[in-house]
Amino acid sequence: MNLISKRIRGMQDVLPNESVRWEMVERVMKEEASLYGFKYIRTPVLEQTELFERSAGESSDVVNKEMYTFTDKGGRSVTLRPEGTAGVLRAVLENGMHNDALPLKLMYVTSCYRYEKPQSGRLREFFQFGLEIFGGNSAMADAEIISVSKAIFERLGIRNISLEINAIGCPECKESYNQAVKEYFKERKDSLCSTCLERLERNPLRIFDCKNESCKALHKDAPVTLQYLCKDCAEHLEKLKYYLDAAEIDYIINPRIVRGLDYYTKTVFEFVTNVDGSPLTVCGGGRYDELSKQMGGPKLSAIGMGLGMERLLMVMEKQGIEFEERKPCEIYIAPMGESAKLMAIDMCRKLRSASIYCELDLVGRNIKSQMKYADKTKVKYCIVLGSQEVEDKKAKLKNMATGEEFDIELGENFLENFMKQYINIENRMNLL
RNA sequence: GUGGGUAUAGCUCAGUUGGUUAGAGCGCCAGAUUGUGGCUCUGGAGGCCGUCGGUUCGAAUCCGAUUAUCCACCCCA
Repeated sequence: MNLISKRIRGMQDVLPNESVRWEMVERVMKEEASLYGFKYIRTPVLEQTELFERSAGESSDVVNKEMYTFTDKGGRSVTLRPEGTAGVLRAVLENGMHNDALPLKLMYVTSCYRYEKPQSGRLREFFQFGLEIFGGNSAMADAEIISVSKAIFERLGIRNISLEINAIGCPECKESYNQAVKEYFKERKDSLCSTCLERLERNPLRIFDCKNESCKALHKDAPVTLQYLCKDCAEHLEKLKYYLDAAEIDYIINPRIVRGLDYYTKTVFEFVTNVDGSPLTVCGGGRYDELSKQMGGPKLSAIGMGLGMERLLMVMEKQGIEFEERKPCEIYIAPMGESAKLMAIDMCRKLRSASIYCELDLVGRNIKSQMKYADKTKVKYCIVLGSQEVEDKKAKLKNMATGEEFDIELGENFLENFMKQYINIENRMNLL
């Protein structure tokens, strides 16, 4: 087909076949987070560009080259959100929610946009699920965020997932650590690859992500954040470990976790699984106690997590996790002739008022084709309505799986009679 | 941003050293029983062979460019 317009690069259609999975995963996430008191928040896709420049950090790749930024008709620079946190925090501050009862627990599922070259598990429009706790500066909040995340993965049936945590310190210890790392690699810069040489100036911590052998060899003896933590930050980490133990959550300390966004402080964590033999981060998060002030707000401690829905669904699929099928149509009514159509409309209306999922023929096909359609769409029961049925006010309810037929009344009390009968029939079918 | 693969029907793919009207299976619509699905048989719809240009008497096929897509790197979710 030569359509005048096609899907935009990096954008994806989620078709009904697959949307069942999305609905299921989102439902589980929202239900589970609700058990911890998280409330759903929605914020706009578009924000002023400054919001992300300030929050994500000007050195980050996200801000540097991946943002969908353009000038609107009023001449303002606006950006499609590249991640969820900044907009949520902006909304919290702008609406004065930090003056409500704290801690404030929020959740969201939103589309995010990054102008990158698409590949497997990475699109230009992707959906992020996120949780944030504002106004909880104790490590209890860190432990809680990690607990919900873990509970969600468990409920979704994801296997082989491990928690890695690290502490990157407050701005002071972060800075001294950064210096130490820079020094360390500077002394050994002959062994660094070209990309790492660039990182050395821009963001030395990123060198730890390099997979180049000669760079990797240097990682082992490099300074570790934990040695540079101030008393407060070190204590925070100890507390977190202590609370995680209480929550019976296993973890490993991975001093090499560096998250992509600049705003993190103290705790950072990732949930890592395995796909086709290589590790894959499905969820990441951390504390960002300074971000509120950076954005011109009050001091407001915060911790959050975020995960990419597409990536999560991909992992679930690779792990062979089974999803429930979409609920089938309970009853399909196949009318023949004008009076039968009128009756079918009325019957469907009544059944739906009783929350029964039913459909009727909309294209005027003959009975045979209608039955074919019912079969293909996996309908549970069929009712054929012809002039005889309309006249007698009686019809047959046919079970499509077994072929068994049941007499039903169509008169004045159709719905009441039907409901009673239907429950019996369904019970009988379930016993088979 | 760098490197590699691919592009033919809704889907999965054939298509010979360039040769006339473009193929299969599945799917879709319909008929074979004028009131009953699954099986079978028959028919039909559906293609500017990704796009533009070049070579040639002639291009789905060869060459170039471009776009899209997939994969890896970078980065990240």
